[in-house]
Amino acid sequence: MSSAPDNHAMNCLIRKLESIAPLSDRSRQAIESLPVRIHKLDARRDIVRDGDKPTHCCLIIDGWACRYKLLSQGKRQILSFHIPGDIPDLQSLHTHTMDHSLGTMTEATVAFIPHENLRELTARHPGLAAIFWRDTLIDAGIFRAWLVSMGRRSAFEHVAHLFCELYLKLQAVGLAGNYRCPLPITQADLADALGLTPVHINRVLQEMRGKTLITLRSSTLVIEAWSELLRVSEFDPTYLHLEKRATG
Amino acid sequence: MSSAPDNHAMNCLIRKLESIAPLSDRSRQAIESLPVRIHKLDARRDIVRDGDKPTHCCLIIDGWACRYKLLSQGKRQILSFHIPGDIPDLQSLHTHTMDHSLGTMTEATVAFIPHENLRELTARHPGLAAIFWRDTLIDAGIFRAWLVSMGRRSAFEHVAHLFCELYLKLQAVGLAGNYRCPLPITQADLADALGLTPVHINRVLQEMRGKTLITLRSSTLVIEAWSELLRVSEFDPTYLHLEKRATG
DNA sequence: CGACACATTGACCAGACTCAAAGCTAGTGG
DNA sequence: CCACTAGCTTTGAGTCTGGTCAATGTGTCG
Repeated sequence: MSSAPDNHAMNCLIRKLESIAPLSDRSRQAIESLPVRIHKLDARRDIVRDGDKPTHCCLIIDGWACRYKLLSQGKRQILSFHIPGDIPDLQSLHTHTMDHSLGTMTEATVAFIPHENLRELTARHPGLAAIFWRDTLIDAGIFRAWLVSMGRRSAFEHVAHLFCELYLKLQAVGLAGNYRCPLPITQADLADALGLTPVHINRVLQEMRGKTLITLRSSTLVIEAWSELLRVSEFDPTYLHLEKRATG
Repeated sequence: MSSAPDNHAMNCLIRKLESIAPLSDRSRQAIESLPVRIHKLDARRDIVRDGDKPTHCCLIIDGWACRYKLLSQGKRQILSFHIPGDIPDLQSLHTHTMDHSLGTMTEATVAFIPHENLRELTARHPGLAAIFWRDTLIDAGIFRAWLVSMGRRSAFEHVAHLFCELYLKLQAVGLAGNYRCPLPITQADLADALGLTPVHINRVLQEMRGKTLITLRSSTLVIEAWSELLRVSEFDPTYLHLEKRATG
């Protein structure tokens, strides 16, 4: 826990924002001067809970997080995955009660930024406000893409689509390349994200391996046939609205 | 088609915005002075298409619209339903390419508002900018709720959850009450929204009628057992972030 | 070496899909 | 005012994708 301004934390955010929009020097400086409180968290810990009324937003600096919702009978739906640079609860700035939870998937370092400072930042820098708004809009676009996968794609296509998305999002912030990216989550997590069971995920993964589409071992995903993966999942990267398109 | 300022159009928007946030007189006046071009559209017409780069936003004044995405093999996923007061493509203000289509479900009256005027409005009125941002955030919350339903609810529960949501959204803008609301869509539309087939939707609806949960005839939904409907779908209205909670 | 979490397998089951055929019902035109 | 139509709803029978339950492998870490 620290309260000194932290360059790494804000560089992380700046890199992410630059992946979705150009950033002026003035905006960059304004971000760098945001006060943050850095926390290190274990894997599988809640950051904010369903029903909370948070007073800070949470910037992921290292590790993975996810939004999720719990239902009766222990059912869990993961709503999104988050990687360094993301602010997964940015929406709490304008919707005061959390309608889902946010938790870590791995050990993670997160920075808490008070709402008041973000409000002041967006008031003083309308350009930044627009970029943050844009970020939440892209988020919404990802939810829509997940809806399409859930509703109208087979389990196989759905998994393929998710892998394309994760690879591109990681690549956009410099955390993946060469068709190789970290995937530090269990098959049960994958199942909860895709609305399937762990058993079925396991079978789909084996089918993907059998077709030499991917390799997945020790939390690393290697995409062996990128264009085939795009094709089977009908993947179109438009919805990620990335600034630098390096879609392979 | 007209270009005179239209009171009904903007009252519609004002009522919607008031359903999610308090509105100052100054904001109200600013909205009333937005220029609009009113169009009347037939049912099942596209308003904006996947891939378009729109220069206007579209305010629904009368009738229903939906966002949807088409896949190969004629598969369609409906992503959201929109009712009078909604601006379903507000996101186009900050993401320039449409990643899905927007079309009417019924005959509809829509107002087109140029992006430039909306940009100017949000620049001059940060309070309104915040409300529009909030609106898109609530939209995202609805996508998340749909994800939960798709991933972890049975067809029966999913239908029940959607009916609760639609009823409350309509009620919030004065278009429903007394457990009765318009539902001017076919079972095939419902199927495309819920990721099911029309045949299965039909069977689920019959089961709901059998349990006296609902009546659905001539495009009118009557909820016969509100609390039971809430219970079976584990419905929690928090995610709608409505200003006046009249959740029965 | 044990323990624990995670991955894999097999056998069986069920919710939702497919295909195809009838029924309705609200408009339309004669 | 009735017959016709087109689009929607309903029904039945058979299928299949993905679920369930339970056991067995396979790391990895202390």
